[in-house]
Parts: sequence; structure tokens; C-alpha cells
Amino acid sequence: MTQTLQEIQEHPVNYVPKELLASPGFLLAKMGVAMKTRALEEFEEAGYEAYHYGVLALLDESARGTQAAIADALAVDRSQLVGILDSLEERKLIERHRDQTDRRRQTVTLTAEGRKQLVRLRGIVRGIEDEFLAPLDAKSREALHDLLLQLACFHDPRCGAGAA
Amino acid sequence: MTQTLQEIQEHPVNYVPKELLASPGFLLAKMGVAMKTRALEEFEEAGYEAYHYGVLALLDESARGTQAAIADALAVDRSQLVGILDSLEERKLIERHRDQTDRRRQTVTLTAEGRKQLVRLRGIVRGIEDEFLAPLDAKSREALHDLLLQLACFHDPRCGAGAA
DNA sequence: TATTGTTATACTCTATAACTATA
DNA sequence: TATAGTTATAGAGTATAACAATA
Repeated sequence: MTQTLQEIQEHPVNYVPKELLASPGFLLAKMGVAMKTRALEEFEEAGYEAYHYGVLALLDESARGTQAAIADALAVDRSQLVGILDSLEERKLIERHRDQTDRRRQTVTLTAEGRKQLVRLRGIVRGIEDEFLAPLDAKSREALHDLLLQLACFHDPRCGAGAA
Repeated sequence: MTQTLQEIQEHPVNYVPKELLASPGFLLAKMGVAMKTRALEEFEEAGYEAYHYGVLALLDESARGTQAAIADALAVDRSQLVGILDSLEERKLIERHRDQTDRRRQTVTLTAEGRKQLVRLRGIVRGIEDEFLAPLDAKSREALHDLLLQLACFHDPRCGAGAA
């Protein structure tokens, strides 16, 4: 949609309905989707996908995991994870090894290069957040984080258990 | 994805990476998308689309509007709005009338039935929010709302101007 | 020629189903 | 028979492009 100058002049009262702005649920959805969209763009610009960061961050904490466990932790379908891992393996950021006790399973581990790129991705993530949360000072960001974490723990038990 | 009992037993440490949980941006995206998904489901269950509510709420505030103005206010593409309005018109919740001074334009207005259904939809919206924001008390919800509104106004000027 | 509303098309993201090799 | 990973397919949701009527 390309908005011309004339359009802007003819429709100056181009406001978002107050009723929607008064709804925390609407704003949460709106801002959450905007945050996600922004993140996807930034990652793509850097040559990555957002899920790459999730996988690397997870492996950095747990050292190794089966694909099923990784998929569950990140709440992506196992079939979706395949492509993500393929892409990470091509770049030599992770390695897949057959589990010798159960040859159906692959054990996924982080490479040295993967650890290095994770640091780079952390920088990108910080940049995205700083830009998106720009109007909020440190205290406000922490307040927002607290509230969102309460919601996350309530709706997804895996947040509380692992983070405790 | 069907998770069997055996899987749950074999992968008990099915936690979300702490690094992600520590990120307000990640949580905002995660919860925002969850909120949106939940809302879409609830609306569908009630026989509506989420955008129906947006259109009705907007028309209730501004009485009438061209399709272009409505699309811009709700940040949907004009081509997408067509289907939404078709659906609302079929149910006789809105009416489209050709603008006689510029026959390219359609003026969209709310019907009495539309006003009635808007009340019903407001109830649904309240239900969705109450369920999703359940762990937060009134004060916390207001704090969340304030923070999100700051973000919305920063990223989308139409929020501040119209709401002031 | 440009714009409104409309229709048609393509693309992203995700969810589901089917396949293989192992158990 | 059931599971781990994989591949193939289908479905939302949205963005882009082309169109007819009107200005």
C-alpha cells in the first residue's frame, strides 16, 4: 500500500480507535507482533533467522540435546526444526551426531564457531530491543519484563520450572 | 505435534532457554503473538473475525468513513478490508453507500444491528482479556497498559494524535 | 493521468500428514 | 507396533499486482 501525499491530506483523522487503544490485550498483540516482525527483519538483514538465535542460546545453556528436546523447548514443530538445524549445520555453527545407544536420535552440539556467532547474535538482539523499547527507561523495561514474565509463566509452565 | 507420555518422561528438562526469558523483547513477541492467536480463536468460535470488532468499534466512534480511511486506521491493506466489509455487510452490521460527490468512494456506516453486535463483541473481548491477563491484578494491568501505550505511541504516531 | 474499490496472485509462516530407519 | 528425524503438503494470514469505474 503506497500512501500518497494527497491521501494524507484528505484523511487527516487517520486515528486508531480509542476503544482499541484502551485495551491492554489489543496493545499487547499489536506491539508483540510489531516486535516479532522487527526482529525477523533485523535477523534477516544480518543473514540469520530468529530461530537460529534460539537454538544457539539453548545449546549454550544445555550443551547438547536431541532434536525432539530442542523443538519442544523452543515450541517449534520438529519438522520445522529440521530446516533450522540444516541451515545452522551448513554454517558449521552446530553439529549433529547419531546417538550410538539409539541410532534414531541425533545429538546436537554447539561448535566453537557457533559460540562465536552466538555472541554476535546477542549484539543484534540487544540492538533490536534498544530500538524497539527506546521510549522506556531501564526501570520501565524491568517493569514490563516482570509483567510479561508473569504472563509467560502462567500460560507456559516450562517458563517457571526451568527459570527458577 | 502429538506428545506422548514416553516423550514427556524422557525429556523432563523441557525448559525455555533462560537467555530468552531474560529478554523483554522475546517475551513481548511471545506473549503478543499468543494473545493474538487466542483472540482469533475466540472470535472464530463466536462466528466472527477479530477485524470485525475493529471495524465496528471504529465506526461507532467516527460514525462513517470511506474504505480507505477505515483501512488506514486499522492498518490493514485496502484489498484486505474488502472481504471484511463484505462479511459485515452480509450480516447487515454495516452498510455501504456510494458517495454522490465522488462516485468512486463508498461511505460505510454502522447499522442498528451492528451497534447491537458490537456490544456483544465487547463482551467477548473482555472475556479474552480476563482470561489472558488472569495472573495480573487491576493495578498490574494498568501498568502493563501504560507501558504498551508508550510503545505504541512511539512507533505509531496515529495512536497519540487521535487518542489525545 | 491518478485514485477508489475490487479481484487475482504470490509469499511467509506454520500446522498436518506421510515416509524412512531404527527400536 | 511405536518413535526420531525427515520430507511433502496444505492451510492461515498478509503483501503485491493488476483491473474497472470514476475523477
